[in-house]
Amino acid sequence: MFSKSCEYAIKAMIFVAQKSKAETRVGVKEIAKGTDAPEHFVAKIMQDLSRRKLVHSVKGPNGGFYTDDTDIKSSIADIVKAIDGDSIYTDCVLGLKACSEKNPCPVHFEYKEIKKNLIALIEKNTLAAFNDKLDTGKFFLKND
Amino acid sequence: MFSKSCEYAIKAMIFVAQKSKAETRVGVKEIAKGTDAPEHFVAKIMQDLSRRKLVHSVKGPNGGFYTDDTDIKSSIADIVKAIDGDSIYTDCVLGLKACSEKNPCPVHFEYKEIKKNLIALIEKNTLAAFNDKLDTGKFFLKND
DNA sequence: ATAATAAAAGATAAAAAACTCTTTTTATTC
DNA sequence: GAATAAAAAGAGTTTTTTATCTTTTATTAT
Repeated sequence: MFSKSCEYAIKAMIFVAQKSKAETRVGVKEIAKGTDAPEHFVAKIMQDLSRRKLVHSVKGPNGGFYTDDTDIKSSIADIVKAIDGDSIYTDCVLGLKACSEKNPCPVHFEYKEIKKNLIALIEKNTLAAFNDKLDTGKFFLKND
Repeated sequence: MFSKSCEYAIKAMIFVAQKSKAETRVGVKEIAKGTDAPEHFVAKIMQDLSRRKLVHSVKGPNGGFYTDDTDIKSSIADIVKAIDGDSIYTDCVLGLKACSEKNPCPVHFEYKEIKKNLIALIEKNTLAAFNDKLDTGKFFLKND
């Protein structure tokens, strides 16, 4: 579904958003630990997300990543688009470049419905929404 | 969604099933052309599908691949499982190994519904079903 | 039998994705 | 303003996926 980088990105963003409620900045090391992801790899991904303005960062002592009020309005879809591009929106399940309404692959119309739901799911789930959700303590970001 | 190999496999199987209606055997070269896929790579994949008994093959002159009455009963799901394994059934969207009903990731329950539809889609679509569908001439397997 | 044909198998190569390590830059705090 | 901390940047490395090429084996037709 998503690339590994994208999975890490989503988890990292949720994690940072969660921590940012307390006005704290989160370092790469903490993000990596909190989301069970390889540290240096996550660092790269955070750089990317930062460059694309999905998250804020400050260097130096007490520095780290944080989300502001605008940042937490971004959805999983925004993160996915930033990391994996919009292939989830555009690509045919069978990988056919020419697949379209007029030139459909055999599963085109049936997959269309599923895709619609999938897109709805990633678009409606914002980081802000997750903050509320995670506060219940009923959801997890770690592997164990 | 699916690996490239799996996409090629699905297209190839549909293609072969289609040709097999006329009792003809299809060579790798023809499959590759008919599905816009790299010849030698498709050859490997067909070997795999053949070893896993999803398709029949005969060597030598007039040889090639074909599907019998049992073969065309297999669904996309069977092909996917043969090539990509059952990760589509088991994996968490965020890649969390421990994600489950009791230990859900933040999107677990919402994704569950989509996954259900996705699985239904690939399980109900058998090669036989595609044969009928493709006969209408309204669906395509090529890139152009 | 022999030649021809086509899949099976094996080995290699190229490209992409995932991951790691090192150096540089920037900000902070003392 | 020196020391320190942490992200940014750059340069690898490893692994996996995708793809190609060559040789072998099995089958058919002549």
